Amino acid sequence: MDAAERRATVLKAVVEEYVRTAQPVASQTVTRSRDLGVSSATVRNDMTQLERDGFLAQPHTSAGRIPTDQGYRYFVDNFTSAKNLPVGQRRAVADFFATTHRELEGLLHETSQLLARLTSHAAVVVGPVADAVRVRSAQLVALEPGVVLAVVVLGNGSVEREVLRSEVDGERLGRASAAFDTLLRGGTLAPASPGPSTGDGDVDALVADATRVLGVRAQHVSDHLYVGGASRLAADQEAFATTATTARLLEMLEEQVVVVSLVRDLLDQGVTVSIGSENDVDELRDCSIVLAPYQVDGEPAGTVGVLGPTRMDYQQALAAVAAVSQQLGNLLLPRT
Amino acid sequence: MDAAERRATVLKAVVEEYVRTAQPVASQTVTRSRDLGVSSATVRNDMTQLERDGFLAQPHTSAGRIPTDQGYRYFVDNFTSAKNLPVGQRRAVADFFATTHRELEGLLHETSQLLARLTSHAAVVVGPVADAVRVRSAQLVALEPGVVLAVVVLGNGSVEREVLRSEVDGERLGRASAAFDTLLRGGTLAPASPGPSTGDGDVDALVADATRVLGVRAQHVSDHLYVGGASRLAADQEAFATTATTARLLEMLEEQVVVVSLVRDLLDQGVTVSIGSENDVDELRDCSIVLAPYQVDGEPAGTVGVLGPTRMDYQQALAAVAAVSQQLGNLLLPRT
DNA sequence: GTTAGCAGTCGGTAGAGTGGAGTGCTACTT
DNA sequence: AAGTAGCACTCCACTCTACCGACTGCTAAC
Repeated sequence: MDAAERRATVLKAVVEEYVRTAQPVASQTVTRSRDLGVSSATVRNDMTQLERDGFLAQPHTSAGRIPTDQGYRYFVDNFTSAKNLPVGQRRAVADFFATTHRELEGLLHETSQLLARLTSHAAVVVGPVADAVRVRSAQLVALEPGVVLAVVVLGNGSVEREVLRSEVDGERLGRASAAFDTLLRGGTLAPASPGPSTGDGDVDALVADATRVLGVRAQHVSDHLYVGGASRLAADQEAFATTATTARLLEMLEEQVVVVSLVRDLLDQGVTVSIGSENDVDELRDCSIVLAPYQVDGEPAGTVGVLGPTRMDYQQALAAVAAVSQQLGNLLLPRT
Repeated sequence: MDAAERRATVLKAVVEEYVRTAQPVASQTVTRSRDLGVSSATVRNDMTQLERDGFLAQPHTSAGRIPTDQGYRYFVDNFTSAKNLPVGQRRAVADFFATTHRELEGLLHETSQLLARLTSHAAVVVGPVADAVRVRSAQLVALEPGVVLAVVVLGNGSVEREVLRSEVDGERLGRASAAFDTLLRGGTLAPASPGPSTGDGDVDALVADATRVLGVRAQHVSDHLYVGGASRLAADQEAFATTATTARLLEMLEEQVVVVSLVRDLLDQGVTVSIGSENDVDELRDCSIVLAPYQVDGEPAGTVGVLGPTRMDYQQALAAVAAVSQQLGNLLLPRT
């Protein structure tokens, strides 16, 4: 083992040890727990070098070292493999997806909680992009006089519906329903052009109304953020500077919009780890995010992720999001 | 003003002052801020009496007084009137309900956030009891071959729907739909008895299937807890002993079941204030809850509430939940 | 019943002292 | 040149002490 290689091993040891104990890691701690075949003095020399290179930092002169964000980055890039989850957890994931029978919203919510349980951190799930999902069927149904229900079934099995008012009924409603179906089927919820006129003003108005309302709704649903295990943020709090930090994080999760757009940006990048200051968002300066998109029908549809302190077990988080995203994608496959 | 009356005034002053400053209240503070016409020594005497009676407590010998739970109770029972919100907030509430156009789930969620903003505490909203709401229309609609959508419109305007598999279609589906409608219309989502046989096994099976699935779903939706402003719990944290307390609270809110059943129990009691140790739930020992049920069609349907530290502005919280619950009830009125 | 005055209590803070963990450097070894 | 032993040095964390100030509780006077 040459010097550079050993330094990398020391870095690895420091990260692992610090993640485990949350204490600055001393040179002796490394020599005791790992068998490097060198003395603590040598490790100290390596550490000063690693500090010069920006991978480690010292809280104060006479303390051990803790990893910098850059140190975590090196660790994640070089020492985390796509290992599997421990069997116990793998079983838990499989069981969850085998037994759950909720509608889409409920499923996503529970998935976020599953991920939070697995990792002991907060977890987020972003719903499938509804307007990128094919419309499989669109109908207008009379519920009672003057009230019409617009129903759209999407490729991922979810159903969007909206109640409308219209005096159109009977045979004319049938024609409206057909026009509505023609307009949307096979496309997205937000068609580019209005449908051709049917020659019946009321019918055209109804179809336009239904399309408009559902187009708006589509965004609401797909942009929804499901947060599981938010309480873990409070538990992780020791890692954060103040309680105000925790509060701001919770607030941001509740706001949804910041996180959703952040997660969306990384949708097509595969499994992503964003560490501390790598995050553009200020609130996330002390956090790391591990994201994995899930695919429906071969297309990236949404994302699952873990949000925790930078001092996080990345190996385990990566394995968990990978497993969950894959199974979630499978479950959302268009039911044929 | 006789002695007893003055003691009550002192208690009132201590509560108000402590709510404002979060500091133990000294006898001098009371004489300075209120015009009682007596000296601080007299107030001190009153305070020792109030302490003997269990309304006040001393963190330590040479500190001011803070209210006990019993002190808050007396305050709430005797000094909070059903005052209105300040105009600014009243406008905010009115605006919110005038402009919001979300589906039921979204509305309830945003309502919880509104209430959190108004009070600066965490807020909860429990959805209307779906199975106590009349079914206004029930249908089975063919979406495509082999796939049937069961749709139920409820009195509060919300729509429950579920996708089912069935090979029944065409004219037979029409009969199934009629039977389904007959079974549910005017009643609840969970009918006591199965419908009469139509003489067609497949049709009967489909109707039974739809009824069963929607009956289950009804509970899910209605028992859902919408939490707004959970981040305020972290901000309120100074009031709580440890960060672990905050974590446990957040966890409980996420669990939902505890809070929902707790809130359900108080559904028909009108506006309720539950203070600290009055709560049976251990996690809520340091919290107070202010709840107001909202009525749909004259019937109590669900509840809105505020969850904060016992050191809370009860007057303001009461006004806020009252205003929000009333407006929410109005908005959920069956649309005719 | 109320008040002024005063002694007494206790939390919070600042400063000094100490132990110990851990580093950085230097001189030595291989 | 790379590694190691040894040691001086640094700095945190903890404890102890002293002291100030806020507030009460009591007593005696009104």
